Parts: sequence; C-alpha cells; structure tokens
Amino acid sequence: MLINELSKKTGITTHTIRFYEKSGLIEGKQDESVKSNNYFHYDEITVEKLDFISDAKSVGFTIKEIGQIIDAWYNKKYTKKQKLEILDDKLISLEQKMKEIKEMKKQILQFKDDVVNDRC
Amino acid sequence: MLINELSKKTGITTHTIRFYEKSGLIEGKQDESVKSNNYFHYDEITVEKLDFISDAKSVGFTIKEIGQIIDAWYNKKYTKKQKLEILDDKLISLEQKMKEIKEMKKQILQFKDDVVNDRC
DNA sequence: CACAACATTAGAGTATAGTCTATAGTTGAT
DNA sequence: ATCAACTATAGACTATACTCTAATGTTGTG
Repeated sequence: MLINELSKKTGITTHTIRFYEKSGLIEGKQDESVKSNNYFHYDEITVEKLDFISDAKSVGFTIKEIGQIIDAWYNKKYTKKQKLEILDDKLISLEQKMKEIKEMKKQILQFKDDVVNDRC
Repeated sequence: MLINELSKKTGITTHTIRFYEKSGLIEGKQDESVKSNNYFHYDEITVEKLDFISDAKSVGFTIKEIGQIIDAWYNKKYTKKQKLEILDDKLISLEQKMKEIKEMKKQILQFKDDVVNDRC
C-alpha cells in the first residue's frame, strides 16, 4: 500500500509516518520495476509496527527506545540473546514506571485527603 | 534558604529551579527589609514541591499538569470541589497510564515469546 | 579589602518529537 | 487533455522542557 492508505489504516499522518521512517522505525520499499515514479510501498508489518509505536509512545518510550524494541523483534541484526536482553531491559523499565505510578497515586490520594480535611 | 541550598536539598540545578519558578510551579519571596540585594528565599514547602515535581515528571506528567496538581494542593484559588475535581482527573489519568503499561508488558512478553520460539 | 562563591536577569542554545510549507512530479477519473 | 488527488524531498517552524552563557551585582571569609 502507499503512504496515504497506511496513514488511514493507522491514524498517523503522512508527515509523521515519514518522520518515523527517517528516524529508522519503519521502512517502505520502492518498486524497482516501475520507473515513472519513486513511490514507497508499505506492508502489513509496517501497519503492525506503527500501531505498536502509538502504544509505545503512550507509555512514555522514546523514539530511540521504540527503535530498539522494533529492532529486537523485526530485525535480523541481533542474536537471540541480545534480543532478549533488550526486551528484558524494557520490561524492567515498565516495572519501574508501574512502581512510580503507584507511588504517585498514593501521593495524590493523600492530597485529596488533605483537601477533604482542610489541611491545605 | 537561598537557591543554592534549595538546589542541593533537591538535586535540581539552580537553572532548572529558575525555569520551574518562571513556569509558575514554585515561588520564592524577596526580603523587603533588605535593600542591598534582591535574593529570593525559599521555604520547606518549596522543597516539598520540587520533590513532588521530580516524581510527577517521572510518571510523565507535563509541567502544565504538575502545575494544576500543585495549585490544587497549595493554592487558595480553587474551591474544595474544584480541587477534588483536578485531583480525581489526575487519578484517572494515572489509571489509564497503568492500563497502557500493563498492555505494553503483555506485548513485550509476546515479543520475547516470539524470539524464544523463532517466530521472528 | 581582595576575591571566590554566591545571586540576578535576559536571552541564546539544545534535544525530542513532531508539524507544516514549498516545490515539483505522477496518477487516475472524466 | 485536464485536474483533483496523490507522491517525494528539503527544509522551516513549533512546542516542551530544559541547559547554558553573558553581564552584572552581592556576600562572606582570610
């Protein structure tokens, strides 16, 4: 599919898709047999990747971190061991985020309590 | 205390403290009786606020959101009802973040599984 | 009283992650 | 053949959140 269809399927603008492509997160390929244009074609894996990118951004992963995860999954440049190391590293960082959110929840509940009991 | 002591107590640089002050998150006060300088003085509440800011940034709250929470706690400009509304809103957003992180954990565990079983 | 260590303000610079504009060429329906 | 709708590339612009520099003035210890 071309970039417009990809954009419609993922809800990500063509501009942002091109930004992600330049950042190395996804990669379209040009059809060598067509000489009249240099349009990029994208496959279902790219749709999958973009959906993942959206989710990963929500949890606060940076473009760089998302790139590492995508490479650990879709790329052949790492050994099995290296891939698992990267993924485990991200799991640890998710656990950390989880812990911080729980702490923040407690803190805000305390704030609420203070408001209710006129301690602020 | 002056800004340098505040910086040492919180581990936040004086530059960043001034940035937070300009952003309206904290507020020092000048001693009117001293005419030779215009140094700002900070109290323990400011230390508390800066510690909170560090934690709140970790969970992904923006400066603007952090400002709302601080105002809901330390400020007199809101009614009790408004304060609770702001805090409840942040609690909802924390629940949302938590949900997204749990989903991402599942996703990455799936990736790991795929790596282990040579499905990628 | 020198001078290192502190304070202030204004504004410039950086990194991240987009977002938009301009230019130019291509495709497909009428 | 025309024309709207698409495509590519380069580069400018924006927002957020710092981070640093420069210029200038103040304080406190030897």
